[in-house]
Amino acid sequence: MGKHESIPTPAVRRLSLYLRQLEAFQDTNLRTVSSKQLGQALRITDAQVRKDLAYFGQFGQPGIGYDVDELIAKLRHILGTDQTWPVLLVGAGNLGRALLSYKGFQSKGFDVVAVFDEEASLHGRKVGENGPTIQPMGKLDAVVKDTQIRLAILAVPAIVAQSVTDVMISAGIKGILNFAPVALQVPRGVSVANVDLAVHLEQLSFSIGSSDA
Amino acid sequence: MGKHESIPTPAVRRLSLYLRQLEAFQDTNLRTVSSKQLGQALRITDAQVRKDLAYFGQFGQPGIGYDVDELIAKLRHILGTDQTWPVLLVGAGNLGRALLSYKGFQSKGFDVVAVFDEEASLHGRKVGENGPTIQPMGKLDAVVKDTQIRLAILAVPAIVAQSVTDVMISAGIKGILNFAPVALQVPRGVSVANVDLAVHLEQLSFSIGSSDA
DNA sequence: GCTTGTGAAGTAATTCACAGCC
DNA sequence: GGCTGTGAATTACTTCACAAGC
Repeated sequence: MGKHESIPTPAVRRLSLYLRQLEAFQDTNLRTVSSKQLGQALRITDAQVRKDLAYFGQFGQPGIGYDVDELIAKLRHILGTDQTWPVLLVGAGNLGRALLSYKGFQSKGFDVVAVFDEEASLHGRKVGENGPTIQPMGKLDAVVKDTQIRLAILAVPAIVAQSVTDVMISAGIKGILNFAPVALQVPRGVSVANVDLAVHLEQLSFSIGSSDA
Repeated sequence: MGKHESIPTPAVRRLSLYLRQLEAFQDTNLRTVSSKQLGQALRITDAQVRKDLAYFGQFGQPGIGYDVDELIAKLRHILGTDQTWPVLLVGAGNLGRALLSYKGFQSKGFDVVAVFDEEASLHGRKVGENGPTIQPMGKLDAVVKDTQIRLAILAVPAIVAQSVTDVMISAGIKGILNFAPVALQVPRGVSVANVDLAVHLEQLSFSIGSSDA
């Protein structure tokens, strides 16, 4: 377990950004990239880029830079997205359905294979053209245990977020992408990533507000 | 301008979390809260809570703690959400429409008053029951200048994200909540908050992957 | 020439610990 | 007893600067 203890959390977050930018460079047929180029595109210093990558290995060549294809492969391996992760979605409301139709997941190594919702009228419906069928919450535990899904997207109202979380965790979920504006309480060994839209807007409001009247 | 120079960015982010948690405490009719209580709910040390709040003033009373209602009011004022911000939405695809129907914005001080999309077949349509009408991109500049909107939500495909951003900025937008997985290039004075769903899932994938095989 | 990888230096953020107040 | 606010200490992160390699 935990062989990444000494790696700064911000460095791991930037790894995803590097990967995203490298994929963009790849689309323009760039073969090789320097830490300076990568940094300029992302508004990060070149030293930062090199240090971040160096936490995970020696990927570059002095005088040349980094091979784009190779670095993409390495980063995907580090992040664990060189394989496809089956993902669970709980909550098939507006947000949940929008997330399902979001193309980005598939290409990045995530595949929503099961959808659950409390609302009985939705059960049995397919989401999208050949998407998964919406199932009742009661089935969640069995499905997770059967299929070994470890990642979940939580798109339910705040009031039920914690109780749904408890069910998911007892079923074996280890990582939760949480869209509910609540601080989920989870045991050690379970990771949560929060996406709170209001929080982001508040940050912008603060930034703008502090630059003038 | 900029009287917040010395305040750590992470502290401002946590301000939003404190506000969210305080609103939850308010719903349970709690009158007063200590830094310890607030911290435990959010998995933050009590010292951190006190230090963060102290950047902005002296809101607590020794021996008692913080008055919930009062602290909520103060935080809203600091974040600039004691008034309602008119917000622009560009991109009325699945994600854009889901965001529009998201109830959270309204109650947190944000009001989507205008929606733009490139797709001609959408123009003139209303989003939701009595939501705003989708307008062509060509109208964006005039609307922003007329209405003084300064916040925008960007929910368009990655390929057009930068060009739309340029248009918005020249119209006067100062803050962008960006859902496109690209690093937007913006001039000084414009703030960007990125919500990249794949990035968050990658972080979870990394966390899970590093805890065992 | 240009570039990486990295120890050393510097900066930023967090936690400690306690005086002062309720 | 409990609690805040804050300087001091600590830890974490970033940038510098340069030896070594292309």
